[in-house]
Amino acid sequence: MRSSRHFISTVKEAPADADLISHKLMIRAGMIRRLAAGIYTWMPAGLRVVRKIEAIIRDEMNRAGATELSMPVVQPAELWRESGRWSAYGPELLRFKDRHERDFVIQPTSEEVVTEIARAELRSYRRLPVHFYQIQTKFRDERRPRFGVMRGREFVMKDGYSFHADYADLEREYRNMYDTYTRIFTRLGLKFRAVAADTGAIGGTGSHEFQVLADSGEDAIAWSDGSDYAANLELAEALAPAQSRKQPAEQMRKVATPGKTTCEDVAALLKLPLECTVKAVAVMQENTFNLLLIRGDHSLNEVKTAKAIGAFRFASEGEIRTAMGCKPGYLGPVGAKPRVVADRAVATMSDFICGANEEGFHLAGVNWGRDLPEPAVEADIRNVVEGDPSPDGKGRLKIQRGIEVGHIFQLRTKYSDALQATYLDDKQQPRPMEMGCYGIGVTRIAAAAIEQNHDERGIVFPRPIAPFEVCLVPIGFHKAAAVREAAEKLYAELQAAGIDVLLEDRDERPGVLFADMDLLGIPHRLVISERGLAAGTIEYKGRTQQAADNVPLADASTFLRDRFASA
RNA sequence: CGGGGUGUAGCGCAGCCUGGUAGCGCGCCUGCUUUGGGAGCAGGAUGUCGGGAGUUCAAAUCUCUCCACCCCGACCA
Repeated sequence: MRSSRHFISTVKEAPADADLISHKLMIRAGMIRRLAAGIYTWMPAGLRVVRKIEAIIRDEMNRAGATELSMPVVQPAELWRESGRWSAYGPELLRFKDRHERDFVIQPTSEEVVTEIARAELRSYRRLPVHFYQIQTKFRDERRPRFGVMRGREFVMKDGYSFHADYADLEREYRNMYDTYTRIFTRLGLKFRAVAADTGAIGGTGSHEFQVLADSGEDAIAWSDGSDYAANLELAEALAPAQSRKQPAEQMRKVATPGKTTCEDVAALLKLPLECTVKAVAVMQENTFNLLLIRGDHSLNEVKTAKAIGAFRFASEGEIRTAMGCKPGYLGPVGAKPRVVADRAVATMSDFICGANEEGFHLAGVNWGRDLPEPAVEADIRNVVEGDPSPDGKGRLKIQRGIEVGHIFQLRTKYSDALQATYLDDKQQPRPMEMGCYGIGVTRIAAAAIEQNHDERGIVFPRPIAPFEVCLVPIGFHKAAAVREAAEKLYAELQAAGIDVLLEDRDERPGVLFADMDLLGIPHRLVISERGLAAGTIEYKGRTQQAADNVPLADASTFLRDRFASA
């Protein structure tokens, strides 16, 4: 490709509304253009990246035995009513009517359609297993789209769905996909981690997420330094403290804490460690008020809490006043009428500090069993913190941020039951198909790769997904015939060698060309100049290298091949 | 959905408080010079000031209203 024909459209200044580095760089590099909230055009440079990601995914999916098809973006509502998702999905599902007033949706995923195909096509156990996948546009009407294509409303996803005669075969395919995803993300050149995940709204049992590691990631993942345990923070279990509760050493006393509504403030005022304080979180279940107790230095894990006590929401200030007779900031379990749910860590505390249910006062030296009844419920409802013991008993937990780019689920028979997708077994008995589903956020990967790989000059793409593998930059292409001829010759040679090369033939100053190539993240650069030609050499520089190396002109393509092997 | 904010040239912004008919930087066009890390000089083009209504002799500026977008939170994956 020649840059003069490729429509390079870089800009120096990033739009003010982009606050994620990948979003800024994608706009500056001219990869994407925003059309509406969460909706982007993929410009030529960006589309090349997306296509390369798709090609790797497609190659590995085919190798793994999956087969590609393409299902409609627009889907009739009947199927969604049949599966129950028409009412279950909520406003994130984009719905509309056609000219006949019939309801349709834009697919956010395609379980319904693929299951409809399966129930029609897969009548016999002899045809199982089957794994269909597609790489295609999805739409989810996010309440708050942000971070460019990282969390856009329209995006491209690879979604695969497998159908099996029994659970053992689903488990086999699930492991197959775990390994396939590991190969895909490795080939994409990304640093990632597979973690156990919550199954969320899609349902099902087993589930793993593939997280690209980046400090700006929206997810937190916990992993053990002493085993292969890794889980989304939402799921990671906090073990009960090893030591049992100590004997009370203090008498309960009321202390004045005017204006101190947070555990941090109270601990600072009393000059005591934050770990001695207990915070009370007020939540409602239907119309029942609950008081959740978390140690002052811990934070509430909403997913684990919902699993422990059922669905809940945070109480309003009015509800808190009605139930506790006190404003938030001074709540505590002593003398409280509502149900008290204590985190495991809180249940083993003694001589702790909590709110006095009276504005401006806290209680210190509080002890279970003496000053208040034992908690009604004791459960794991906090987020793990770094240094907690690993739930598998081996090692301690570390916490890292990640960007979810892949997710695999065992759906079991959730959709095959709802849509009556059955097959006949060898005894002619109808049985529901076991299903798995497997997603990869294609467009999100482009952003995640940038989030993980960039520097002050721009993007640093891994070679497998860079818009071009190499750029060939002639100095004086439009002035010096010798440079032009040598550049054209080398360009043809590299193309013939199957190398994805961009010839920088724009009539711009060298500084502009270098800056654009760096911004676009092209990993390898060759420079042809009159002074090099005189010595029979060209310059090579890797994107992250500081200085260039001289290479004999004749060896250019073999030299590049060697470099490719390592990057 | 709750709270906060922004909308002025392709992009980034000033002007608004205190009303007087629109400006800066980047980019773009022309010419000359320059040519190994986003060039210099000179000249030039580009605006429904988000839409509508109102107040006023006069509105980018004040008022009302609608729209779009952004940030924080909640929600969701």
